[in-house]
Amino acid sequence: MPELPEVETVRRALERHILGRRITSFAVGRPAFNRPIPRLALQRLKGSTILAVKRRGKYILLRLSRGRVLVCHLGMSGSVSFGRDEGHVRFQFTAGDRIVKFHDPRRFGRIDCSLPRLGPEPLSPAFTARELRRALSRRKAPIKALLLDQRIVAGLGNIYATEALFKAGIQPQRPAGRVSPAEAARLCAAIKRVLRRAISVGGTTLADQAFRDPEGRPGRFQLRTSVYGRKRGVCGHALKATPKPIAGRTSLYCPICQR
DNA sequence: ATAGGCGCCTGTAAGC
DNA sequence: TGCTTACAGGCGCCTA
Repeated sequence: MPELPEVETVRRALERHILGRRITSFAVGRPAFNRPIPRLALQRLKGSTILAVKRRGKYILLRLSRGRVLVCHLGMSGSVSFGRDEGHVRFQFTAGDRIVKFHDPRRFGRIDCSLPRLGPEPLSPAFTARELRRALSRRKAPIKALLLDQRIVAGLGNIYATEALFKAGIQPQRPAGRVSPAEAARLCAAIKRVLRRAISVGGTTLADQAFRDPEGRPGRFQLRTSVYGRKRGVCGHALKATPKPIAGRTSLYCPICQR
């Protein structure tokens, strides 16, 4: 499930390899399960030059010449490769001597020309403890549900929300409105720290999703999680799962370190 | 406005 | 060993 660090890893590789190149061909593969392929819009990208490779939350944005934009979400299982064959191809294009393939085996990915409404970028200065606290105030949903809500903060999924809550010492099921200002400050800092560390090691590659960067390398953050994917936390305590999943996700936490 | 639940997919792993 | 079943989750949509 590519989350912000994995998407950022992909973005950086794309930036290194295709920035400034011209898209000379564009081909569409299998469709998403629930929406038609915007064939015409995609065909119009042909001939455009890639002016910038950006990221917003879990979305990759290609800014192209002639005012065109390509927005792409990797979904649960999407990946990008430079011409390697990795099964189902959603679309591919040629940029200079690079063939860029967007793989999407489970078809949860999205291709579009615009972004949905998203909360602040967690690594930007705009994402502060104060802002976070404001977004959580008076909300009754579990804190983790709000961290997973892309309108509150953009880019967290189950792995990094779980990790950040552990670092901040907050139980995932705590009603968001009952997070104190001090805790919000810890949480904000923990989110930034966890994301930066994960980016620095190329994201997380789990057995069942096999995330690879466009050059085929796995991430290494799975070796450094405190909670996610473990039976015992780094703290040494046995981890517990919340009785009910939160926002549809299994939620592990340390009952001793998180309150 | 908010919160919770469901469905969409399919690769992997656990279970019989 | 080979089959079946459960599970994983991001997001959009639905309902109360």
